[in-house]
Amino acid sequence: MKHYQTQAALMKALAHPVRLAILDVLRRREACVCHLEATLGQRQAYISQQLMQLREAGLIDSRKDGRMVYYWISDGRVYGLLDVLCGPAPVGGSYRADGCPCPYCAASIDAETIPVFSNKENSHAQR
Amino acid sequence: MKHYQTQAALMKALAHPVRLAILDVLRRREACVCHLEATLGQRQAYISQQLMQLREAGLIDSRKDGRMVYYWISDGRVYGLLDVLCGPAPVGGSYRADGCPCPYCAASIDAETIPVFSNKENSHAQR
DNA sequence: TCCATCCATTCAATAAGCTGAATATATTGT
DNA sequence: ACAATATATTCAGCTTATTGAATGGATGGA
Repeated sequence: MKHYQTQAALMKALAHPVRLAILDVLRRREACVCHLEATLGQRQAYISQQLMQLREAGLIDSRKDGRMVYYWISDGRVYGLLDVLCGPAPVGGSYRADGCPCPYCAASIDAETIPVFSNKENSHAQR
Repeated sequence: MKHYQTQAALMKALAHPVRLAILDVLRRREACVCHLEATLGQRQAYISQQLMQLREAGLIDSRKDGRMVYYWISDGRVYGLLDVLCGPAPVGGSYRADGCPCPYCAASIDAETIPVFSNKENSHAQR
């Protein structure tokens, strides 16, 4: 019999509405905590708690830029799973969040045309 | 903000190694409890407990035939999720289990060439 | 340096999930 | 009717997850 332990751990990390909501945001582009806070309407500490769990599960990674910390999906399986769960991710659009001070939202930058901030390969080609 | 409650419930049902193992068996064809018991090497009562949870989550359905109860996957999303989690399901093969008294295993019937027992549409086209 | 902002961490109370054990139900054959 | 077989259910003890609250740490601007 195979091991389903690792797969179950992946499912467990996704088995939470707020964590799913976070990943559904992150599959469009990387985002800072304040952006998730504004988008999801949840307290900052709570968002951070869920981000920690996602990080411990190896689903996301982060980088620090000034005061902001940007998170993105680092496990390619998440994209496929979200496609089944939520349908395909919308492409394009401004994707702004009111009250979020991050450069993405301040400039209302389109998700596709970002030369400065897009440095991680989000091309769904990871494993 | 969308509801991720139903999707999270689906993930929660999958967030268990034995339940994943059960579904990985069922995605090949329907199976009785004794077949799962023999295949997974788990106690019967334990298998039944997990089957109950999968049924309550709406992922599987069952039919009774004599003393046996056959289970199959009734939520089409499960196939897509298992494809991402475990890779594509193997096709063909005898798929017998030692010690299982069900007709499938007694006759060592191939998963594809079953005229008598295959009555449910397992064509992944639901939902 | 001081303050405001953005994020992370710890703690505690409650809720939920896990699983072994025991037992119940239903069906078939003798 | 009785026994054997296949499956379902309930219960209890234990572990784990959830979430609000409070607080800590780091960064940048004045």
